[in-house]
Amino acid sequence: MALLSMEEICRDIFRENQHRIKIKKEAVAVRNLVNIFHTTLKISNERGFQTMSLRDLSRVSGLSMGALYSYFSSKDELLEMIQNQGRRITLKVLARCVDPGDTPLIQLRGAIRAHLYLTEVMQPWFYFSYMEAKNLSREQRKKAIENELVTEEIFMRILEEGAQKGELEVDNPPLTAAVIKAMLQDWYLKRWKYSRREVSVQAYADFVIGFVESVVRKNSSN
Amino acid sequence: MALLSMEEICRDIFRENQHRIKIKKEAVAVRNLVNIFHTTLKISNERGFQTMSLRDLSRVSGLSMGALYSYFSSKDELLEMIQNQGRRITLKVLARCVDPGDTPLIQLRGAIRAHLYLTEVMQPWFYFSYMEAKNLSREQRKKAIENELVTEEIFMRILEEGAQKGELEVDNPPLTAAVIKAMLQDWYLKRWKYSRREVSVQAYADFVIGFVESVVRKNSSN
DNA sequence: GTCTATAGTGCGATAGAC
DNA sequence: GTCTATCGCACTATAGAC
Repeated sequence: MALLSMEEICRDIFRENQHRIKIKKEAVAVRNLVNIFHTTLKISNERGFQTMSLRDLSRVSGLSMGALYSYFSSKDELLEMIQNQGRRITLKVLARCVDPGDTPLIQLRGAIRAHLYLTEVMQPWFYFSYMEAKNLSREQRKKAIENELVTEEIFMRILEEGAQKGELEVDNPPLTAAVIKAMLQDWYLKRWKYSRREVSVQAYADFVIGFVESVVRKNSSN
Repeated sequence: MALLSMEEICRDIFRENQHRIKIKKEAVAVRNLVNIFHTTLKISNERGFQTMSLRDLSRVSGLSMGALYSYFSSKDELLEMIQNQGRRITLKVLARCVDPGDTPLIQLRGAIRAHLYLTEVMQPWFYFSYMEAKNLSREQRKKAIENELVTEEIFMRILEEGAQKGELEVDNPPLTAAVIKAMLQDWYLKRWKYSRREVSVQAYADFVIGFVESVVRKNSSN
């Protein structure tokens, strides 16, 4: 999880976008990118990306308009950079956390926990990606939709494998995967609700796992 | 469900907002309100409410800027009118569809179906309310949050009553209600996904009911 | 590499003719 | 009741000083 610090992510973003970022010193660029993304997520998640003017971003981040424009060439490009990075991290982390050698039940638990912990650590990023998806270009929006479906397929494949092996009882893997995804997304979309009720990510993970398992498990043994 | 036609809703809106709507002839006002709300939901659900300019709304609806401003006094007021109405309808329909005389299991099924059918018929409205909530004023946003919680409480009370009567087995009513709500919201938030997969609202309702019941029912009898 | 100043655009909102 | 014309403003984006 240390992998997921804002700074490491911003270093990735810097290296992948070096061609369009005017600043050449990595240390400077990364420091400012951390600031820019952090501030953008903060303002946008309160009032929306479109509502946030670059003057707002400039004022809150302490960077001038001119400085901001050395990191992106338009407000839309800033949106794209954030979205791209969020997508990549999801797929990378989720794929890594599912071990095909494990039993389907263990894989299912691992995937649920990985999804929740990832979105817990990166909550502002995921909330932003979800809420601002419709502001993307057609091409970018297509990628966002694909991403949603790929994540869901990870769950669907685990369920199907479990059903084939006779270890799980799933009568509708696609819909089961869909509602699991819905429960997982609720964690980062309604954070205010869960933190108000003092539900920890561990408690939520345990609950969702228990809930799902009482549907898909054939018996009560471990 | 015929109650929920766009026209009837707009007539309600007209009557409730007669003090601020300049147009006095009901027939004219209702016709234009239907147009305005329909067009606003259409554009906003594709590109966001902030992104939609009133010039866009004017062009697509065929009404001039001047005409639009006889129905609301600011863009924010338009947003509020839509949100208010969506909220009221939810509470009205949901409260009406739960009969306290029924057994908890029947109430649970009824509430799930009512929620899904309501959001099916009014999908653009619900999607809009969800996605644009953060553009609201502090006071309006508070109402939106309350609404979310009230809907959830309807489910929580059914579950608690079921547990008390020994008819259902629910070890965590608040979290169970929360994930039920998450599954129900997925239906209107990810419509594109379900319609692409040709899942009907009946099929989804049956699935969610089956899913939830296999967690909360004590045995397999009806 | 960062700043200030400003060009140019498109917005929300309104006044007044019809 | 609806329109066109227009005001004033805030925005994105850039040019050029430092």
